[in-house]
Amino acid sequence: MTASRRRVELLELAEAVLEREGLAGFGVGSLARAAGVKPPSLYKHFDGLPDLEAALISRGFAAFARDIADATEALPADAGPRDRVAAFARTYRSHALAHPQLYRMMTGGPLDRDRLDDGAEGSAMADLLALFGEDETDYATARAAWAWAHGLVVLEIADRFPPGADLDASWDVLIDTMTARAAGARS
Amino acid sequence: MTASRRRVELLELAEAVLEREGLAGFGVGSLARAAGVKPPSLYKHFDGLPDLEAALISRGFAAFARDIADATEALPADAGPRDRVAAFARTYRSHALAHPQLYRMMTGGPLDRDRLDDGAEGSAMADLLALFGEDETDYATARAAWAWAHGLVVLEIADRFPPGADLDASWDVLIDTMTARAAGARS
DNA sequence: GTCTATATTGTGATAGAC
DNA sequence: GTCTATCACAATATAGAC
Repeated sequence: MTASRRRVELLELAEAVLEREGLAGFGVGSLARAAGVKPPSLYKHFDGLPDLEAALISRGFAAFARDIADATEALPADAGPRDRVAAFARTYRSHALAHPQLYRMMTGGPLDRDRLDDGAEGSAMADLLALFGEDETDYATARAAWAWAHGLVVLEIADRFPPGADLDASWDVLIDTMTARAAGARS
Repeated sequence: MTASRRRVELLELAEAVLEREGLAGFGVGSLARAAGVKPPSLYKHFDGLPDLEAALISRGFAAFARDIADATEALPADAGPRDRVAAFARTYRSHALAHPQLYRMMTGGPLDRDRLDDGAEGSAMADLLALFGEDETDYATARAAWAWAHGLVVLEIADRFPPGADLDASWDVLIDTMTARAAGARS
């Protein structure tokens, strides 16, 4: 499917609809309603719901990677492991919570990697690998760190923590703990 | 709703249906189909879908707590922090992966705590608190550890790790790392 | 405890005219 | 690029008979 101007326009609208209606309420019908158009019209711009979702997920990866890269570049040149881990963790959390329904769409099921833009998944994970080492053996650490951030984020989005839980404090546990695991950890 | 014999029978069937059809495909209709009964009949035994789900979640908490408690009790009396953390982590993972759809139902959205059996949520978390300390200030660590295990489990259930990822190695990172955080950690 | 009948609402998708 | 018309389903739930 070509990335026509109209398609991009609809994708931007779709992001807003997704966050407003929630992942369960999102679909061809809700997007058509928001666009002031009948559902069949959308099939001229998307191959169907899976194509629409893949396009949103690809855009989501790009936006995520941009946010993380910006936060990394904003660090002072002499930033230590703790600052770098903290910057990653805080940016991960705030970006995910700013787009919770898209985040759920991106992480709630298997990736349809054939439909995604090339490099979309990889670019979002690049800074994580830079933090914990690019060696084959360090991947397990990077994936463990990712899963930790994901667990905290997804439980917060689902409102599954006990009422009154101090989530900032739990994120500090992650930051403190993973600092010692960061590549070239010293401070 | 009373816990009649028929209701318990239907709940046992519902667990099997849930795992077979998946969370998205589970509902009054699929349970009725499996029971060889028409959907309206089920409304004599359940107040509706939310009541049915709450009953499944309550049972899920009880089964989870039983598994964790069994693993804890099976430890030798002189078990150190690492053994205790490892036992918790491995039991958490294997129990969740044995009932992946029920696990998603239990953790994917806010708990309807009014509908749950008393103490259901608390009993499942008791051993986690015992591991990291019962002090108010230790709760953040216990919740962080829970979120970490949850993140690893939920990404594995969703088949969201890159193909070929060594998940055992990532769980070892969790165990190694959280051992130092366990209450009275020494080894 | 189960049934029929019904209400209400929803979904994704296609053919073909304009 | 949008439309009407239509298909083929699916869902939760209630009333009232048996």
